[in-house]
Amino acid sequence: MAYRPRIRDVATLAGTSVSTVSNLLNGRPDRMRPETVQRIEEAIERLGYRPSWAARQLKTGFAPVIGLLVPSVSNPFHGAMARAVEVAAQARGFQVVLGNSLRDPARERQYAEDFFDFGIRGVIAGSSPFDLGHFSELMGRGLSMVAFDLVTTGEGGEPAMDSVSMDNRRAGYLATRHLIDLGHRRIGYVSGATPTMSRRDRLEGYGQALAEAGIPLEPELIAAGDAALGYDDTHAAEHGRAAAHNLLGLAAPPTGLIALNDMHAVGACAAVRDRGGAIPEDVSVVGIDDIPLAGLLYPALTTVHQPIEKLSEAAVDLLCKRIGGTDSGPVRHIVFDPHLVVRATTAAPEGRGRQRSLGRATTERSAG
Amino acid sequence: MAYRPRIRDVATLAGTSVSTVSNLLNGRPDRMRPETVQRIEEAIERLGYRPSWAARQLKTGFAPVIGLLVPSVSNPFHGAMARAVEVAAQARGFQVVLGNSLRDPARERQYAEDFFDFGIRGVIAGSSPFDLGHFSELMGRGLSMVAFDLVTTGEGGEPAMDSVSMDNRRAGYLATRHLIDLGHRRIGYVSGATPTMSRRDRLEGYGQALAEAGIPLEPELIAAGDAALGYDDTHAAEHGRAAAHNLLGLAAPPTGLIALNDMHAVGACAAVRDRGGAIPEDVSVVGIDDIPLAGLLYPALTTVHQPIEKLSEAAVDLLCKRIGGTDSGPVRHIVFDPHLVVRATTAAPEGRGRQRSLGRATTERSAG
DNA sequence: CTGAAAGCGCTAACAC
DNA sequence: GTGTTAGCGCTTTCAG
Repeated sequence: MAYRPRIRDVATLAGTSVSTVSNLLNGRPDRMRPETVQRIEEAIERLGYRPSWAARQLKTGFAPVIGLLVPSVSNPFHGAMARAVEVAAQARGFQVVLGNSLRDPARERQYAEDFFDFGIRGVIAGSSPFDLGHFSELMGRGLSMVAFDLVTTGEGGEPAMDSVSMDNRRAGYLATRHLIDLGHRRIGYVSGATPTMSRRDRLEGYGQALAEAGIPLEPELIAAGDAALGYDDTHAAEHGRAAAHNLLGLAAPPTGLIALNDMHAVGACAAVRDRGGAIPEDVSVVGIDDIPLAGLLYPALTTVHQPIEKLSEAAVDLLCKRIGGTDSGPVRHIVFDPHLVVRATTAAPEGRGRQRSLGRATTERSAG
Repeated sequence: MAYRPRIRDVATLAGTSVSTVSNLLNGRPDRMRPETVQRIEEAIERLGYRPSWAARQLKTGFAPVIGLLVPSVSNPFHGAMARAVEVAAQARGFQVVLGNSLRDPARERQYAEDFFDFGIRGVIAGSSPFDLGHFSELMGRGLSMVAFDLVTTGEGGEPAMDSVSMDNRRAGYLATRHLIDLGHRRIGYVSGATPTMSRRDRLEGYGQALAEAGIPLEPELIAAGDAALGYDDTHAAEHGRAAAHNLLGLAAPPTGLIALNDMHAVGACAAVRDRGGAIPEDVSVVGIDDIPLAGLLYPALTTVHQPIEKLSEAAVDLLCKRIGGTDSGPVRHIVFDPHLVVRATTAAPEGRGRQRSLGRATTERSAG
């Protein structure tokens, strides 16, 4: 039982040789008579023959597969990304295999190596930590990579890597600007603890919008999550919740919150409610990413849209060209424009009195 | 460039033969002198040698990889499941490769075949459509499978397959019972259009709870989503929203809604709000699954907890034993018990007057 | 147009 | 203890 027909069986049944079958399999039907093609196809059909990927790969040294590294598919944003990458890859005849890096460089490297051993020659690194040095060796050995959400500087031994990202600085700017336009002056930044470049850039955009409006940047309004939760994105919302609590517990709490991403925003909203506040009446919240769920939440989340399908498509396209050798030019950085999607979590701030009551509630709680 | 050292290079550098290196690689260091081990390890280290997976696989016919088929990782529940399966698999030395089936039997089959060609001998089919006949052939060829969320009957040519699932009937029962205990009498069922067994079972549990309470089952209170949206789970929440709208638009709308799963519940909640209703004041909603997000939503979702880590662990365990030949016994069906998690989307129903106003709003809208 | 044959890198007998 | 060797299933020159 469990007998797999091999190419030889097909050849025998079709009354021809292995190489002829192989030629047909590899898109060279012109090298044989139509009737031979016919016979071979029948034999394949009858036997239910399927070529062994391993054998083919061993021979050609190539697997039509790309690897995708994300922090964790359990984060809806990366789930959506994984799906988008799959669509783009399959359109080009590639499969995708996925690894959850948990933002751990050691895990990322391990995955990349496993992928490489598997015959995979291209991987997309999604939301990696800042430094990409752990990929240098593999890239030197012929692995093509494109970074998602991270523009490499090529400094300090870091490999220069193609990249595809949204303009994160602008995303942070748009989110913050929206709140400023609404009349907010005390705007908190709910940041994860993740050491990623997109985080830094989004934060910069926040700073820029503030500066433009003449609002001084107050470090106490920028809150990281609890590093003890880890950076693995399984707890993105928890991070957001913890960070928002820090902000909301301030003597002079912010009236508006920018979250590093939508999952953090979900957590931030939870924090506001933990303290008995209402959104957007007491506190406005804006996310970044526009995950599929954003519009279904209550209140529907105002956020900055990241064009995930376009980004994925571009990343896969770039990678396939590198793998195929079609593109051996200099490092490319593709940047997409984000846009704001106003929904229901933002509104003009209320009077200070209302705000203070929120801050007080906290005090009472910790005193009780 | 891009030169990969092979086992022969290691042997040469270590001044030994390939087979000795291979023996070490395959956990047989006892067959050689300690100093030989030492030299080989140094050589491997110096060369940065890593064995080719393809070659090994070709030789042994086996890949330490399991395949996982889910409708779509962009659904948070399946994202969480994918991660849980990965954890369980890696603990046993297996990698996992993932396929988004979109609940399409043709895609499922295609993936399973690709996996098989890849040397994968075990796959977990998550939330597959009802009939598993499309896997029969592959199973006949030696592919081990375990179904997640589906208990095979083995009838009508369907392959008898191991399975791991939550007691879905009980889940539906618990959800419904909760609403009944709260005083609800008109309870709608927000069902997807997905032709899965878990859907059928959950619905049965709903019917059972109703029957027990002496509440007649009214078919008009069971709403499927819009089949045009497809069953691919990318739109689970949209399905829920559409189905809930149908229910809420009834002349005598339900006061409580059971949703097929949490994503449907999210959509159902959105539908209630679309109509100006409040949760749980106007309508109570209970989900099933308890996705990580459930507790973070507003209001926090009352739902039935599905022990996803335990289920994944059990599925992987079963599969690995089958692959390893450790277990060749009869088909096994492992069933876990669900439990209700009461959060904030459920409450006692209000008077009929309040209810009717919701129904009326609809009428006004369609008239306007 | 078709076939024979040489490996791809590795494992596991089986000899020494 | 260690080395030799025959393939795993396929692709691809290179002869016929």
